[in-house]
Amino acid sequence: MIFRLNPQSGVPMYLQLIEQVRHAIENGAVRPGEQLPGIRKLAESIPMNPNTVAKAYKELEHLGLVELRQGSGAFVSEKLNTKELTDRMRTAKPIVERTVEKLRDLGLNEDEIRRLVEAELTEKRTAAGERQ
Amino acid sequence: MIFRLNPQSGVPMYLQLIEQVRHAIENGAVRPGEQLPGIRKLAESIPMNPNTVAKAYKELEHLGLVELRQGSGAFVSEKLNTKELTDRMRTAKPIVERTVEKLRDLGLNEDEIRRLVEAELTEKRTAAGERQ
DNA sequence: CATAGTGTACTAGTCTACTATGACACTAAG
DNA sequence: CTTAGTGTCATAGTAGACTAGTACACTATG
Repeated sequence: MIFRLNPQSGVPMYLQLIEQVRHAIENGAVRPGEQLPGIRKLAESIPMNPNTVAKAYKELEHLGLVELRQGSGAFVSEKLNTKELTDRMRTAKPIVERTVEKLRDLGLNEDEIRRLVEAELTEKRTAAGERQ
Repeated sequence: MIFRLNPQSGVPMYLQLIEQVRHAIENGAVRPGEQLPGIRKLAESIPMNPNTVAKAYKELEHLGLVELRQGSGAFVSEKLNTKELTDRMRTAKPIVERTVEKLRDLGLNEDEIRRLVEAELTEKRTAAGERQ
C-alpha cells in the first residue's frame, strides 16, 4: 500500500490520492473488505496533512468505493463487483506497458507521452461526442 | 488554433494551455516564426482571463518556445529545431492512437486510461531512477 | 473499565490560481 | 498622425487547496 504523489504537478493532492486508491482497487491490489491505511499513518507516509487524507477518503466513500467506520477504520467497499473491472484492467495493462516502452524507446519523455495521450483522448472525445 | 481546456480537472488552466501550445509546436501544427493568437482573443475563445493567458505565454517565453514582441504579438520561436522532435511525435502518434482505440474497445473510459498510463509512468520512473 | 487506535469536526491562517478592471506602451497599417 | 491591435503592468478581490492544531466520539482489545 504505497502511494506516490507529485506535489508539483498542479493536481490537488487529495485528487491524486483518490485516483491512486481507485487504481489500486481496480487493479486488484486491494480487495473488497480489506482495510486501508489509517488516515494519520497514510498522512505521515506520503507526507501530507491528515485533513487532506480525510477529504480524499470521504470523497471515495461518496463514490461508493470505500466504507468509513468510525473508531474502526477505512475499508474497501464489500459490495463492489470488481471482478469484471479487474479483468479488463488486467487485459489492458500489458497493452499500455508495451506502448509506453515503445514510446520511451523512441526517445519520448514522460511529459511528451502524457501530452500525446491527452491529445488523443481530447480529440476523439470531441469527435465522438462523449461527455464533457 | 483551437485549444480545449478542462476547468474541472484540477490542473491549473495556464498549465493546460502551456501543455497544449507545446504540443501544437511539437506536433508541427504551428511552425517556428508563425504568429500565435493574441492574448485577448485567445482568452475570449477559451474562455479565460487575459491575465491567465499572459501568464502562460510568459512561461512559454521563459521556456524558449515562444517570443513575445510588445505591440506586435506572440510568435513561435524562430530558433527552434523542431524537425527531429516532430518526426518523433509523428512516429509516436499512430502508436498512441491504436493503443487508445484498443483500450476503448475493451470498455475503458478516459479516466481509467489516464490512470493506467499514469501508473505505468510512475512505476517505471521509480524502477529506472529517472528524474523526480 | 482503561487504553490505544480509529474516523470526525472545527477554527484559523497561508498560498496559489483565477477573475475583474483599468491604464500604459509599443507596433503596424491606413 | 491616427488608430487599432498588440503585449505589459498593477491593484483588488474570490475561491479552493493545504497546513496546523485541537478536541471529540466511537470501536476493539486486554
